[in-house]
Amino acid sequence: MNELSRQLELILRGAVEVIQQAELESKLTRALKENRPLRVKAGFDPTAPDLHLGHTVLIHKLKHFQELGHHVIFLIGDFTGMIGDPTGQSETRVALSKEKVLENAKTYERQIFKILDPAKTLVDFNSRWMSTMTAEGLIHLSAHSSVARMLERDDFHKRYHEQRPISIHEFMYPLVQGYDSVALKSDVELGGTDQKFNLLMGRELQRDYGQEPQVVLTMPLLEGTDGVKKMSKSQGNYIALEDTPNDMFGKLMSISDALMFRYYELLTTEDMVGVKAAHPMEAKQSLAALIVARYHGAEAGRLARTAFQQKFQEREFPSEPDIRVVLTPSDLREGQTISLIDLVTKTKLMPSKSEARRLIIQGGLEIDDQKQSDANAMLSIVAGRSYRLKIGRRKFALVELQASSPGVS
RNA sequence: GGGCAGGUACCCAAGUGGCCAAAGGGGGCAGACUGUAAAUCUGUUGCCAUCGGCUUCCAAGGUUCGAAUCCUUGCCUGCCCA
Repeated sequence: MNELSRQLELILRGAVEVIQQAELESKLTRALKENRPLRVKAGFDPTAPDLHLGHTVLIHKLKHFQELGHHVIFLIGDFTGMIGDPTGQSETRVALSKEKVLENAKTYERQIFKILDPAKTLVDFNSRWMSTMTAEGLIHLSAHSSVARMLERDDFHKRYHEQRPISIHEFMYPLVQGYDSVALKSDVELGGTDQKFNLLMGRELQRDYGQEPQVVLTMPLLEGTDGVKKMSKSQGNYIALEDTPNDMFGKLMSISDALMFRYYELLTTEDMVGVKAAHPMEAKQSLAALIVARYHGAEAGRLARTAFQQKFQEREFPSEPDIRVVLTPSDLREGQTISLIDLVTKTKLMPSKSEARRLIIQGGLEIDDQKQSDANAMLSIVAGRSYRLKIGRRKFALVELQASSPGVS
């Protein structure tokens, strides 16, 4: 197998679509011949420095290019961030301060460099060229597209026909993203399948600005933990790279079996035949341990697995509860008792007293393995003893009374 | 600039003077079940509370014994006409 096909194979692994494959091949051929690496760009939003597993699909693809010796540009769309990607529901975003953007960039770096090689990654910002563009320049840029063309875009089309608002400035998003490709002279741009329109805009603009158009490579969108919608922070169905090992493990364990296979496919290089042959729960634990290990280290992966088994499989009290609460005598009525509702509320694991009450009535509270279902009950608290609260399915708290002697100890 | 239709709880959406803390669905939470789940079934889902009380239906005023519901003004959204 020659170098070209070796590169193609890795690049196309897992990809949904390449536009155009022939162009990719000729770009690669030329890159090899002239020893001039391709410039590969992927854009990210500056407002969400919490990368999650969904983003890693793309970052891993960048990694592939990097391994093949190409130049990887991690573009932070701090300028476009003011617009807010109109993909899906959107709100106009407030422009972030320069300091904030740089801070977010630092966070990005900390996260992506768990995958990418820092020495070979260029992190750039589109405000670098956009913030100096004049109004005239912007008008010129917008003249390169038309309203009809914009309305071809699926979500604009839908919003238009559903009589939902579309602001003019939202049209700038694809234009600016496309112009980024011009500014960066990019050879390839990666994006999720939902980015296709924006990615293609880059090709059109490059052509208009006299450049060879970039190749567009779309990657699948990773479904979130609900298994249906794409993983995103706003949907709350995400697993963040910086989730604690236990959270990460727990979230991975709560996905459906079908989704587990999907994650294996897109997030690991495990052999799928072996995965399918394994016991589903074992396979799921292995997946969770694998991913936790990747972002937190091997040791953390093992510990998270043990903690999970303790907490859920054996339904034991975990070695480290979600929260420890120290009560003071003033929390207690007559210095000795506290209502169950107040006790649960003290842990802050329930948002309101009403919810705490409901939980207790529904049998969701255990204290020291004893189910407590009387919402009005009082509990006598003895100093020097700790109480283990199991609140709902998966929350644990350890409560004790503050040692009363202020003098000693 | 003119005309019309809308803005209800986390989301969608019913309600058009008292029986409305507000139907229904989604989502969430809890229980049962299980291989952790998912699916399913059951319950629950403004806040505080023992009865009961308190604050909600874009915002501000007004009418009324009483308003999510009627009126006025404003703000926001969509459509049509200019």
